[in-house]
Parts: sequence; C-alpha cells; structure tokens
Amino acid sequence: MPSPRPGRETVPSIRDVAAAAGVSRQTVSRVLNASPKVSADTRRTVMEVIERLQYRPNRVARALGTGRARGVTVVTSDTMLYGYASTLQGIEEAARVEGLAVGVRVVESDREGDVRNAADYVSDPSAGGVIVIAFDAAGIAVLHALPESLPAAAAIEPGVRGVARPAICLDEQQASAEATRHLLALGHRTVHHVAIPSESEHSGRQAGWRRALAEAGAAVPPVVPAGWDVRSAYEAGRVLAADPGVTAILCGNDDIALAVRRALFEAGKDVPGDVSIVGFDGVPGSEYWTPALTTVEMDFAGLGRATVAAVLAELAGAPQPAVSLTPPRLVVRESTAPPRA
Amino acid sequence: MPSPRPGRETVPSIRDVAAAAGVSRQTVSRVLNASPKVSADTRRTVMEVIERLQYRPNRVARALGTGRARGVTVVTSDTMLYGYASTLQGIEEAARVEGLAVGVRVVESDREGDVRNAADYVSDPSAGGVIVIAFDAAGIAVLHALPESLPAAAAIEPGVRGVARPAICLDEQQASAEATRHLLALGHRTVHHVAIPSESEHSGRQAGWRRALAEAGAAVPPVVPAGWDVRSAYEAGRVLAADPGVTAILCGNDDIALAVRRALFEAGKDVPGDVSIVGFDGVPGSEYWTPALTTVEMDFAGLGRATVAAVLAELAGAPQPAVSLTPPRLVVRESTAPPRA
DNA sequence: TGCATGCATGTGACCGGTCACATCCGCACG
DNA sequence: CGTGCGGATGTGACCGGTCACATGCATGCA
Repeated sequence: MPSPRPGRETVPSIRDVAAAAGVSRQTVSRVLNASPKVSADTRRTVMEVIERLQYRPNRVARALGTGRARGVTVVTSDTMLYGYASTLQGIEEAARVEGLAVGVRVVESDREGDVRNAADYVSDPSAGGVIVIAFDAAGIAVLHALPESLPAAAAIEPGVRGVARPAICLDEQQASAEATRHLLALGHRTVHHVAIPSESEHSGRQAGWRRALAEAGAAVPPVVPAGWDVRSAYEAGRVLAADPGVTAILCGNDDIALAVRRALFEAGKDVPGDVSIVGFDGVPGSEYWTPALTTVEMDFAGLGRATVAAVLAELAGAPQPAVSLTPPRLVVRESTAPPRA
Repeated sequence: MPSPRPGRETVPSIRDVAAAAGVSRQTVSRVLNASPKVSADTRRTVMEVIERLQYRPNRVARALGTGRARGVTVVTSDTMLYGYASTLQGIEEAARVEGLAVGVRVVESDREGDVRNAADYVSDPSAGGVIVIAFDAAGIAVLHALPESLPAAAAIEPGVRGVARPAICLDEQQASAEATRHLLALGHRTVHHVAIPSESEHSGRQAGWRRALAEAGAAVPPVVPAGWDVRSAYEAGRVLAADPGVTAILCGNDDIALAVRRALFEAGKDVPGDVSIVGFDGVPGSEYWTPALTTVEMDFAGLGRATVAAVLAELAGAPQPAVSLTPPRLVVRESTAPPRA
C-alpha cells in the first residue's frame, strides 16, 4: 500500500472507486454527473461502492477540470444592513438547495481600487457564478468592472439603467405610492420623505412617493437625503421635527424610521399623534416597536433566490427564467394616524 | 497560435509568464509565493511580466496542488441575528485582509442530517480552513462532527466544555455582573432575567447575573427562557409585565429587550419609570430607541477576527496566538432608572 | 452476410498550479 | 586544485477530476 504524502489525507479518489467497482474513472464520473449514458446495472454498482468507500467528489479538482467552480460568489458592499443581509440570506438558501458553494466578497466602497480588486477576485474560476448586490454605487461599479465573459447576475434597485446583466429588482414604486396614499387618505396635506442613498433619481421609493403626491394634487416637499448610517437619518429627522408643517413622513428604510422617530421624540412630538411615520423594508421586530411601525415589507430573500436562478441560467447558457417575486406590501400598524384636528 | 477549447477563456497561465520571462514555471511560482530563494533580479523581471500580462494565479489550481484552498468557510446556523452576522462580518474583514477567500455554509438546525452534510461540505479541500460559529446547539454539533484533521476554530459562548478545537469567546460574565450591579445600585431589590437559548447552564450572561445577585444578597428569581425569535421573547415579557414585583429586567439580548419593552408598553408600564430594562449585544440603533437602551456592547467583529487568526495558525501548524479582545462593556443610557418610590 | 447505427464504456491528454528532487554555478576551504 | 557547500533554478510527476475521442459490441436493415 503506497503511503500518501505526509500531511495529506488518504481520502478515496475517483480512481479508487473505479478500481473497486471494476469500471473506468470516466464511468464513475458519469454516474456522479447523472449522465444518461450509463446502464442501470453499472450505475447501481458504482453507487454502492461510493457509499461503501464514503467517497466524496473533490470540488477543487472538478472546478479545475471544468474551468469553473460549481458555486456562486456574492459581491456586496455590506453584510449587516437589513436589505443586504436579507438578500444574502436568500441567496445562500437557494444556492444550498442547488448544491452550490457560496462565497462572499465585500467591496469596500471607500477604498481606492477595491472595485478592481473585487472584479479580479471573482474573475478567478473558483468564484463560480457571480451575484452582485448592487443597491449602491459600489455595487454598480463592480457590475461594470466585471469581465464580459463572467456568468453573473445582479440584485439592483429599480430604475437603474445601463446594466448589461440579468438584473432583478423588487417593484417598490407601487408599494411606495400605496404608503403615500395611505397617509394622504388619513388626512395629511402632504407627506415628507427622508431618502436612502440612491443611484437613480427615479428609484422606486422616491418615484412612487412623487407619483402618489402628484396624483393627489398634494405639494411635493423637497426630499431630505440620509446616508446608510443611523446618525445621518437622525439629523434629517431633527430638521423635520423642527418644522411644524410636517405631519407625515415616509422614511426610506426602517433604520431611518427609527432615527426619525427618536428625533421626533426628543422634540416632544408624539408618534402617531403629532406626526405619522412609515418605514420601508419591514425589519424583523418592527412590529414590536412602540408604536409598532407601519412599513413596507420587502421580500429580499425572494430577490436573492431569484438572482441564484438567474446565474444558474447564465451558467447553463439557458435563457433567463421568468421569476415571480412577492411584491412589496404595505403593512399598516400603529405609527400612522390622522393628523391632529 | 493554438486556439483554446471553445468556451474557455484565454487567460495567461503560469507557463505563459515563465516563457515570457525566460525562466521556469517553478521560479514564477516561487515569486508568487514570496519564496526567499529567488534572486532580486529574477524576481523583478518576473513581476514585470506578471504586470504586463495581467497574470492572476488560479486559486483552483493552487488548491489542487497544495491539497487545500487558501480560504475559510464559516459554518453557522444563522446569518441575520446580530451576534452571528456581526461575527461573520469580522471574519470576512479579517480574511479579506489576509487574502483569504470566504465561504459560508448555513447549517439548518432543524433539518435532519444537515450537521453531517455541513461537516461533509467543509471536509472538501475547497473549503479551506473552517470557522464554526457555535453559539448554539447546531454549531456545537457541527464542531463535534468535524474530522479531526481539518484545520478549524470556533467562536463559542463562554462556559461550553469539551470542544477539542481552538475556541474563542467573549467574557460576558463580567459585564453581565456589572449590568446587574448597576440595576441593584439604582435601588432595585432584585433583577429578573430573560435568557437566550444557551448550551451551558453557566453561560456568561446567566452566570454573571447570578453571581452579582448572590454577592449582593439579593433573591435569585427563576430564569425566564426565550428563543431566538422575537415572539417568544414577547411572551416572556408578558409574563414579567404582569408581575408587579418585577422592577428590573436583564434581557439576554437586545431583540429580547425590544420585545420585553413592547410587552411592558402594552401592560401600561413605563420604561424606565415602572420597570428598568437592560439589553445585551449593543445592536446598532439601540441608542436611538425610545428610551435609548442601556445595554452591554459586545465586540463580535473582534471575536470573528480572532477566529481567523486562530485558523490561520492551525493552517500554518503554528501555536495559537494570544489575542486580546475588547471586553464586553456596559453602556448606560435611558432604559434604566431607580424604581418608583 | 455486410455494414451503418447507437449505446455503453474506456483511454490519453489536460486543467494550472505545487511538490520533491536534480542540477548548475560560484565561492571558500583544506 | 579538488572538494564541499549553499543559493538559484529547472524537471518530471502529481493533485483529482473532466474533456474529446476511440473502441467494443449488439442491433437493425438492405
């Protein structure tokens, strides 16, 4: 018995299986890949040997042979913010079901050249298919830096143009308009908006809000911009809290809603008594806030799953499958009410 | 010029670089791996060619050659809960700095046999080093199912015994005791505790709380258990909210604090007027709650970074480095106050 | 009976690195 | 001047799969 290189494991290889089953390695390979050109008898024999030897195919060797790993690598600028984390979770889940390995590469939006590095990173065959979470400028930059030939797909915000890749988004505009109409219907004269950073002037959230106001003939107040950090949202909230004309606020996401609510609280304003607020995303726990947050639930996990289907199609060279996503949906809770008489 | 297999990219390989630089592939390999046995001249020449050809080493081929990928795979039962997500973030960051690829494998705690599957998954050389986030039973089960020979490390909760791996934890006991003493010092007769699921009776959070109560001669009320879901925490909160003897609650984490605060709110109890609450973890945004949450800040990201250092040491066969972690720290905010007279 | 057809299977090369070992060279030393 | 030695470099095998193509054999049809 030949002893392996010291430090090397003695796991069975495809050749061991072939020898034990009395067939060639290629036949074992065919069985592993569910090729139809194997007789039922042979298949059974090989499977038995595989089971007996506890053989597991080596993903690295397979990737080297085929030229690309069977997996996906997610490129994102963040892993903790709810939208990103939730999309990532959906991707992981779908990938696992498909037997794909999952990799993560965070691109530092504020580090010079990291977009290039990230693109290089995923160009390696070990990355497999690429999924870019492109909810922000960094993500979109990566999308553009990707070599043409890479199998890739993206999760994007609605309204972004010029992405030469299968790109999937949630239709936020409808729900955003609905949220705005909900506030208007309660009797608010208009609705203010604290926006998340957006790559598109006509992003779904902002566009829906604008549309609903216009359709109702309500004034369209200037958008108050906020960053991804809670602090900036708090500052935005302070500005609005100081304005007695503000009675309803549509927040770009739930983190912003949290900070705005805090600013309102500090200004002595009751929610929803003095000011109504609506969030966006539906973070877990928002129903346990005090008051429970009226918000727009977003199916980021479904979005993530859809991107996996998309890269899988790219990988197979198949046409993009038609995916039906759960549309965003307004959930009315306690943070919205009619304005004070 | 030989045309590559159709569908294959024509990226330069190490042999192309070797030929262009007039050296052998092994010499190029040495340059890539920063081997000292290369003359300065040769190194420079090779580097120039690499730059000119835009050569990038193939991670798959390298992994096949060495027997293990240069990367880490994180095994976890969750990616969204703050502690898990934050640890994962720390791992990703440290790994990226070290030039390691990062993979993720979620193990479904409630799916039969998935612990086995996860262990199989990371046994593949493409997984590289393994980091198990073992804050729960699923993680610990994976830890035990891992083949002896795998380079692995774990992030665990304090107090867990019998883990035959480099395992790192945050010393929560100290901070937990401090939080309890803080409440006692405010004048509360005792402190109730809603606990997260724990693998150890003597987990840091619970042990610290017990110790501080004992040292102060205060009664030790029965622990109210909660799950990882907010709902169960809410139910726990309802029970405590109905009990007029409860004036201070130490919550196992901030999600629990959120739900308990909600239950208190529904019972008409003011925080901190009627009941003081303390959270654990320091989730982002907890300072913007109303009232701002007194909580114990945990450096999960640092914990994650430390596990990377640990696997790296395992991989290199080096002794475990001594890591100094930022200890958990009580942050007093608005949710704690003296009991009503 | 001759030969094209198709299915099941096997063979050698290859993917792109690394490993172990061999070789070459210059220099110090006896 | 022969020899030993160590640094720089090269060579062939190998990692464990897959690919393209060849082969063997039974069947169908003229």
